[in-house]
Amino acid sequence: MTITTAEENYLKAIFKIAEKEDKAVLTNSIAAAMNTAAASVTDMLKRLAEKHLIKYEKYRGVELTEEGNRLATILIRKHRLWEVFLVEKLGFAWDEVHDLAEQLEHVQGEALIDRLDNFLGHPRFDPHGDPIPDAQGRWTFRQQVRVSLLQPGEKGILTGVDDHATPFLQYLDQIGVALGIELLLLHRTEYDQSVQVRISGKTEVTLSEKVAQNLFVIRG
Amino acid sequence: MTITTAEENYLKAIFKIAEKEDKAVLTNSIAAAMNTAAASVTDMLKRLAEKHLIKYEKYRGVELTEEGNRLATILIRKHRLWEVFLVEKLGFAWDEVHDLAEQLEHVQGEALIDRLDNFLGHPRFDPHGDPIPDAQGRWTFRQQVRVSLLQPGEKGILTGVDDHATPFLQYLDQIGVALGIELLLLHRTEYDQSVQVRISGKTEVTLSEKVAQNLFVIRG
DNA sequence: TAAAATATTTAGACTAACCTAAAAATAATT
DNA sequence: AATTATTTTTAGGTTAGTCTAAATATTTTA
Ligand SMILES: [Mn+2]
Ligand SMILES: [Mn+2]
Ligand SMILES: [Mn+2]
Ligand SMILES: [Mn+2]
Repeated sequence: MTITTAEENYLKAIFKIAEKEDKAVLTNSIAAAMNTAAASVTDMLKRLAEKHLIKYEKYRGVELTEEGNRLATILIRKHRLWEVFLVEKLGFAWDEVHDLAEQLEHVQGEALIDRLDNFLGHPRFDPHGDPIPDAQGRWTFRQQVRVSLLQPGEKGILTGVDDHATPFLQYLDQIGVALGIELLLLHRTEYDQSVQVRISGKTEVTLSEKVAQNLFVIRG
Repeated sequence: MTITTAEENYLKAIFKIAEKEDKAVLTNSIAAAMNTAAASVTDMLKRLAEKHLIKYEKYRGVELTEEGNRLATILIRKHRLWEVFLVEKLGFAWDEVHDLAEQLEHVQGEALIDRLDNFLGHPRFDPHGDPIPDAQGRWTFRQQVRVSLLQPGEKGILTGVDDHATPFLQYLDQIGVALGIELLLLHRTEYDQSVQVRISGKTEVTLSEKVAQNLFVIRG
């Protein structure tokens, strides 16, 4: 029972949607995430159910089975490990690696990913701060919070970004915001919920509410 | 004008067949190399001709165009660079890397392969001794000869293998034959053309004619 | 709770990449 | 040169993965 690239991508999409909202995953959410027609999704859901990778009830949405979950987790592990490789070893910027990792994640070979993991020193987070499940599929959790929820006077270390799109990441580069920096929230403007922050005790910048909502920090 | 994985594989097969025999490449040779029905090859040849990647004359065989040659060369470059990565960085054995490289060679992204090349230090040969074309598609040639052609008393440095199959490579490992070793031809048995060789001034082994034909050395 | 709006599935079609069997072209042999 | 053998192409079919348009089911709203 071999699994195709398209099937893998659907499993990953379902996993990620289920991660956010905890109801059953609906056809249209998948279609939106995959940029395909809803009819194509229905087709694929039938195939995945056939292979026992999802539990599918017509009109009611889907859920990953144990095996579907396992495969999706492996795929995410591969994607994120390749992203680490591209940034740490090949010197790509964090906004350049996603599309390459989308391809690399589908390369088959168990030994490959474990050796890569070893070569990289078993990283637990990818270049965007997302956790990398280990070889047994176990996740590392962190208690992070959006910058938009910090109170004036509170500090945090930047540990992740919610939006992975190139323009956002390049904007962050431009204003000196990168993973690992310390953010001190100086002031919030009531009118538009924008915030003034100090970066690593040095420069000060103003972040719109939208930006602040897309940055994760660990408090303190 | 996008190119598919299947198309890339056909271009590479055509390139490699043309490399050996210098007549036009015939449908059946491609079918044999690709393990497909001749009818499937004909289908693909039409598509490749449509895209101006080959010159195709019905019943007469095919030839790569300038562009087809360029793409095949890039594909071989990618395959061999990935093989170097797998062996040098991830610690795979030389008999384990081909199938992985078959997948990795199809990952799209110009920057990727040039960065990988740089990361690896611009290697000119892959783990099997095959030349890696540079970013401009230029090849490094070496004056190598099969061990089966050495005269008794002649020495050579092992620079390549003609057969890349796992059992052959593992056999070489077992008898202590690896790229870079010095081979001194001690004696040839007329009856079966097998040869007695000394490896790097130390051990002596007997190689069958078949094995000797699959080993390339640079004389001296 | 019936009508309207929305979400989902079905029906029917398309393309790439394969296949087998039959037809046609080319090459080899008498 | 005619027959036979081999090679190649054509004809017709399959599967995965996509699409649009139409039908149907579910949810929302009046
Ligand atoms: Mn990514
Ligand atoms: Mn990432
Ligand atoms: Mn290879
Ligand atoms: Mn090789």
